[in-house]
Amino acid sequence: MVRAPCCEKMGLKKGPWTPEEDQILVSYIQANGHGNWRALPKLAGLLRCGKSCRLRWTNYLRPDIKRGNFTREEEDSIIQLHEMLGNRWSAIAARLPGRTDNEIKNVWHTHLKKRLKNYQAPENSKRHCKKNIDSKAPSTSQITLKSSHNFSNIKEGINGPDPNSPQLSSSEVSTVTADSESVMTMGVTNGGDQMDSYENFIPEIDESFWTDDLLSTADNSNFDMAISGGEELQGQFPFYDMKQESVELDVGAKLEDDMDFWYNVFIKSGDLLELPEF
DNA sequence: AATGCTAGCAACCGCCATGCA
DNA sequence: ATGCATGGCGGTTGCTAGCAT
Repeated sequence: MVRAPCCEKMGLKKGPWTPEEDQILVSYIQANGHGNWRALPKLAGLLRCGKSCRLRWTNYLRPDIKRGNFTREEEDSIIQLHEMLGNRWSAIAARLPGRTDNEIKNVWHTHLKKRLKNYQAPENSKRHCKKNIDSKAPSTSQITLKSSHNFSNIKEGINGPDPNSPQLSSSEVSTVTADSESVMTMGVTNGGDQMDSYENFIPEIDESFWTDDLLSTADNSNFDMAISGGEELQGQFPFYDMKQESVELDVGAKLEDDMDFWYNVFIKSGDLLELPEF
């Protein structure tokens, strides 16, 4: 197919729209509808290509567009929708009335991506995170950590119920460490507690945590929790639904026999929940 | 005050899907 | 079935304002 000449070669204008051009476009569409975009600029008396007119209208001049900063709720929705839909900006925009795909895309690239990347566990949690640099992990063929509401379940998930497990109070921190260097931390609330805001919940993950081995052996369905740390993982792991009221963690990784992988669980109070070797 | 840097955003580009003749 | 026109989408670019030095 022969590509139509670009606007410039046709002697058409490019670049920012002037208020006068906006006015002409709005007036024309209000009076006649947009119909055929390609024919529109000529009919309206604009020295623009149809594509440029369509973009200007859909992204800026449409009367139903909501201008102004995104609210926190909108940003949260974008994050969640992006986890569900990936970079399908138009699909995300369809779920956010008054917002355009272009706008959402811009917000994602300029604010939200950065925000996710920079999230850290709350200070009171981080205080109790440790790197167990000197420990040496036992080799194992599989580790599966499961928790529902309560980190004591993590221990139970591996070793069965432990009557000596401390009762967890308001929130806990888990640390998963690979290769003795990288660390992932996460804050959780007890079951049923609503998050104040999800800054308190986004895991902090060192980039080095995501070793190639770990990534290549992680079972997608078992890694719901591990997701939001690295933007490079977007789409590869589902984003944890941090807004759901009932916090249910599902953290796990299937590991090769020769992988060196170990973990500890720390409780907010500072007590170390010792996990026996396995 | 001048310069450089950066973030934010509007607009463009190129590709793809769809509908129609 | 094919070719073409058009619309739509996502990635990218480049301008501008604001801030730092």
